[in-house]
Amino acid sequence: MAIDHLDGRLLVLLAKEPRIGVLEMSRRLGVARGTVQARLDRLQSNGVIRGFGPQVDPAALGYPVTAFATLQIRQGQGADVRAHLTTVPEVLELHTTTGSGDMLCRLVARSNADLQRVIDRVVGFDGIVRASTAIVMENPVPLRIIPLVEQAATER
Amino acid sequence: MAIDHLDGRLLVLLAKEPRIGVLEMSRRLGVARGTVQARLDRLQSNGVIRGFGPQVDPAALGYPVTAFATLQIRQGQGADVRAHLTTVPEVLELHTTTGSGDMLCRLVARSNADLQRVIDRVVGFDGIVRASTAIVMENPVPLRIIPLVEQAATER
DNA sequence: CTGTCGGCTGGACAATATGCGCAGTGGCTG
DNA sequence: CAGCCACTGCGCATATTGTCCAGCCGACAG
Repeated sequence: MAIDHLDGRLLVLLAKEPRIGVLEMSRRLGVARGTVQARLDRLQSNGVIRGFGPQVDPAALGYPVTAFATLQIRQGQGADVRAHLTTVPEVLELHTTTGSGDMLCRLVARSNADLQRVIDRVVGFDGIVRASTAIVMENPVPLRIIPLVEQAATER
Repeated sequence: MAIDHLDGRLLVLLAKEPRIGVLEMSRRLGVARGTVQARLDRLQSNGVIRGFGPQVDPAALGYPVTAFATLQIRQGQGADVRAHLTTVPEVLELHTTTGSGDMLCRLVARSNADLQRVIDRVVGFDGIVRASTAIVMENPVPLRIIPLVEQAATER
């Protein structure tokens, strides 16, 4: 849970060149291989590093349209709505937020026209009272974590 | 850009057990190692696989609070706002969306109180007219891609 | 029908990385 | 001052990688 400077450098290095092995990392960071291995193990069991899954680009898969939908949920239907949305592959992410029964979800679609189909499928469920959708035009800051890691590593 | 069934299985396997090597994958998938290597190379140069960066959990880093902020931007100030938000480490993601000068950004903070500081820093910039923030309470569907990959692989 | 082509197989090779263990060192703490 | 912990530097057996190759097969154009 506590991240020191070496952990920070390790994470940044790992983010920039994910394919390099433990040995190469130890060389770059100027520490022993065992240290890097131990740090990595610790970061993973800490949960700081959740995994190394491939980052797949939905656009390259044929889903270039991204949108965010705010859903208003009927009281007490939360669990059902969750289960429903889980079954929709185009729902990439779902959050419940403050506010009266609100949820926020990230959607992708094959085209703007296809987005209509996705939205229909999403809101075609009893517990959802209302939905408002915002289509993403640009993504000036793609999901990133490095600046935060650097801040967390420096702040101690 | 076209994903066939083997690609799909490869991506799913890779997502589930990211640490396994090419050789092990070829064994699991029942194909030759060269095939797996070729497919992987293709997926990467296609851009379908963007990378293998570590998935870092902000909560484990000491930032357990997530929020989404909708920002209303003054006409023509978009570029400046983007540049401003890029400098804030707690801004993990930024999108421009349909609507008059709207942006949506994902924030993290050390606590609800700390969120106030982050928001102040975010909106403490000239081009931002108004901001409305929704704090995330639960995350029933964490960012996922596998269902979409499976659909893309099946659909052909 | 026939030739060409791309993708897959199964195998080989040297080079490299991994998992694992161990002794020694230095700093911190009770 | 002793104990503890993290780090170093080393070695070893094993596994994996990168990179070749020849051969097979199905798709496709002529």
